[in-house]
Amino acid sequence: MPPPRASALGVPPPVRRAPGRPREQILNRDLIADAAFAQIRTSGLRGLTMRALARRLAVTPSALYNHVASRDAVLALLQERFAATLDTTGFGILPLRDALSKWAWSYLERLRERPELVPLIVAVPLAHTPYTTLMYQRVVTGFSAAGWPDESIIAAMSVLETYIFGAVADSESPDDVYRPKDPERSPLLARTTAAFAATVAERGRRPRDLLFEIGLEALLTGMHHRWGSSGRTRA
Amino acid sequence: MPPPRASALGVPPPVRRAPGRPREQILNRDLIADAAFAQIRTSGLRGLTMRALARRLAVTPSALYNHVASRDAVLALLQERFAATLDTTGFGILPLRDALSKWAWSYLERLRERPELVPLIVAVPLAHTPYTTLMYQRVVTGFSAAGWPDESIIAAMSVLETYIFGAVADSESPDDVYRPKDPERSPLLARTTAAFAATVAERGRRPRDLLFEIGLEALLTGMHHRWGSSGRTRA
DNA sequence: ACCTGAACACCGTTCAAGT
DNA sequence: ACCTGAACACCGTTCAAGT
Repeated sequence: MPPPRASALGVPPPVRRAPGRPREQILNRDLIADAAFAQIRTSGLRGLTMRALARRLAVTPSALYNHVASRDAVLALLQERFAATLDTTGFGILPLRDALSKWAWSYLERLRERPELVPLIVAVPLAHTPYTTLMYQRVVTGFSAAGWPDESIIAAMSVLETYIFGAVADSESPDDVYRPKDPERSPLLARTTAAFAATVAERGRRPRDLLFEIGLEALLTGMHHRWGSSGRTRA
Repeated sequence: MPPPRASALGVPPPVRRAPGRPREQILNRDLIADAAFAQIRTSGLRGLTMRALARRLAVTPSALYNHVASRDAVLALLQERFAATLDTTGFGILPLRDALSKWAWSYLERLRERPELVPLIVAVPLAHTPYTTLMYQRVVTGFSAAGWPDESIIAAMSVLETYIFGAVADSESPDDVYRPKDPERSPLLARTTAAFAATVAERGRRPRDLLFEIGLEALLTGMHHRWGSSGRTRA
């Protein structure tokens, strides 16, 4: 597959501009971040190239380097803005399990809107971005206030995050991946997929939402069982 | 970050060969697949370029196109070989929980070796590939023989798979993503990351392996709790 | 049929020149 | 200080030429 051709659709006509410092500044980090989100939305992480970003902003690629150090710095900028959209309002107010559920569902929903950010979130070291650190601090404080032992907390949070990443990956999957093409040759697979479909219909949920909930509750129950925290203590 | 420089380390010296059809055929799809696996192992998916692949095979890049249609076709070739490598030998022999653990660990390990296959595995309907249907049938039969109710089995298997996909995504993440850059400003985050690191050291495990085990056990415990299966019955 | 080598259209990043 | 434009070292893919 050849690389996608540059398309002028939706891109403003290139502004011919004389070299040298412009009278009014054209770029700033906010404009770059907005354009990067737009670019990643239409073309994916692979399509977020410095040249494409520059085209979208009607500047030359090298102009970007006056505001960001590298392409990786652009990715960090996006990650920072993503972390700020997660719902941590439950911690300190609701019981831990409810606060975690609120956080996890918002995390899933935000990532489902932008699944292309998963590789980004996973790849960029969070510790270097201030807002992201703050977000994790809130979650960890929630666990700690609910009485979970120190050595359990990072593991519990990390496992939840792992599960969320997997659920996002699954979001792009069709609903009936397991249904056999030939039911007669795989009767048990046919029967269990039908039974699950019946449960889904009965509850009136979207299959992947029901699955997410089942896994989330199983994880919280299982980890509570392991570490002996109540999971119902106020965070 | 500039792109990695081409390195001649481990690459055989280029064979000067006259143009035109060689007397003996040099390439075939098996050789290409083997070289692609080797390349991906040493340099990651990003490092699996057609040029690098060609260098490894001591041919020019364009020679590859006599045997594969595109770079994507190379990835599909790798995916074909994946399905047959998962360990389902525990089902019907070991207790369900052990059989599942064996399957899940092999799944994780195979995908960690080739994480670029995750999007393909998720997107491509499994029912169309012969090995994969057989593989899922074995897993489902294991649950059923252990007494799990029909409506629980697809959900349980799906949630496990979701968690595995997430764990694979995390495999590319650095180990210390949560450690704050400034411990004084995030004392609880500093304390809990240290406590987790201590647990890891004490058990002598790799951090992500310990995390995977914790989540896997939590999921199985939690789902067992929900559906009341023993999880210890022979599969 | 199956290889080489040149070519085309990309990519991230650097840097001198210009205002 | 902040832009342009040329340059460097990459990339996937195509295709005429050669045996």
